[in-house]
Amino acid sequence: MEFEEAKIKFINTWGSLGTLWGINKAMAQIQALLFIATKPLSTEEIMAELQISRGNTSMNVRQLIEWGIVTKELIPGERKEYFSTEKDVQELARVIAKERSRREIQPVIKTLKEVSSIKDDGTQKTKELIKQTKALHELAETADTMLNKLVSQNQNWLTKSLLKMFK
Amino acid sequence: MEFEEAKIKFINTWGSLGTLWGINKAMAQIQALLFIATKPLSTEEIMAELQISRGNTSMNVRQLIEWGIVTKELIPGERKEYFSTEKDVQELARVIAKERSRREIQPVIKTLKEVSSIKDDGTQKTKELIKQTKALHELAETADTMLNKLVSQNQNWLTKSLLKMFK
DNA sequence: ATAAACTTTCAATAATTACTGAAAGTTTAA
DNA sequence: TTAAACTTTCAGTAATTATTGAAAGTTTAT
Repeated sequence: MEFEEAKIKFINTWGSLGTLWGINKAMAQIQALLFIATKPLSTEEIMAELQISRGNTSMNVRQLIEWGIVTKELIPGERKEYFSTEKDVQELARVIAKERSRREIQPVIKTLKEVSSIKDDGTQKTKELIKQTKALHELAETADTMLNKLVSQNQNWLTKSLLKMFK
Repeated sequence: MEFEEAKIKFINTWGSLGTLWGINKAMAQIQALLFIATKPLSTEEIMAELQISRGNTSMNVRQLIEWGIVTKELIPGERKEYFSTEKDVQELARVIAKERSRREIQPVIKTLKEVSSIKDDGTQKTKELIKQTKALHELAETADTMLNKLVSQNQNWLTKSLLKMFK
């Protein structure tokens, strides 16, 4: 496998992975493209590389900027906007984990809390609903907290010592 | 909020959460329904509660069984099949994490490994591709290993002591 | 002020994914 | 062995989600 094939494979894999954690293919592919680019890319370049329309490119780049993983780069003397992505994987993981927690996990936790707090009317079915949603609520909170703490701790020693702990 | 409203809210929230981790709404809703049920449910009961067709119910229940989180319950004297889900959240989390790793994370890790192993032809762009995919590969492997180890350790003390550690 | 260079928006359309329902298949009881 | 009770399959259709492309909007240079 040489460069072009590897590049395409990487962009496609990353793209389809995107779909299953709730961001769309184009968005994930743009991020992948920028991630392996050696310099910031313009809208034109992104369009050409990924064979997607101007509108699609514009909307998805904007979303990536909202997520905080892509930034506009203003090149002196150039009219066009150029874009680049966070290149450090640890930082990337941190930002993604935080965004996903905020957008998806927190709302679910909120609902679980509400549902598990309904008045116990003494019936079997109400007891079960409360018990099970309470358990899920606790699990979700624990998982979310751990995920965030883990990725926040950028230090390599931590990851390594934890891994060792679990082996 | 009383029982019916809470129940509907829980099922819907769980259902829409499903979509964004790669299983469809009906599948997630069936699991949610079984999760708070006080007894195993038949296909008829699931259809009625969720207002979905027989075909849809059949296919999604089968998928849940494949995932290993729903089991057929044969009730003596009954012709119908009844279904119930894993009720322990820790065990549920363990099974889901394992399945997701197997279905989604492992294939990505494999691709990242392949891509990061291409021959270095000395060009800038090849060097960048190798460097970045290598970094992602390491991150993905670490994350996957940790996730699995974490959820495998069912013991509560571990979760608690880890949480304490990070606070 | 104008126009060229560029970006954003959004209605229309395409692509994907989920769902239905009826027919085919299977199991069980008599 | 038959038929009732039940489950599965899958072609057709519906619902959802992503993408296009052209018009509208914005910025900059002169």
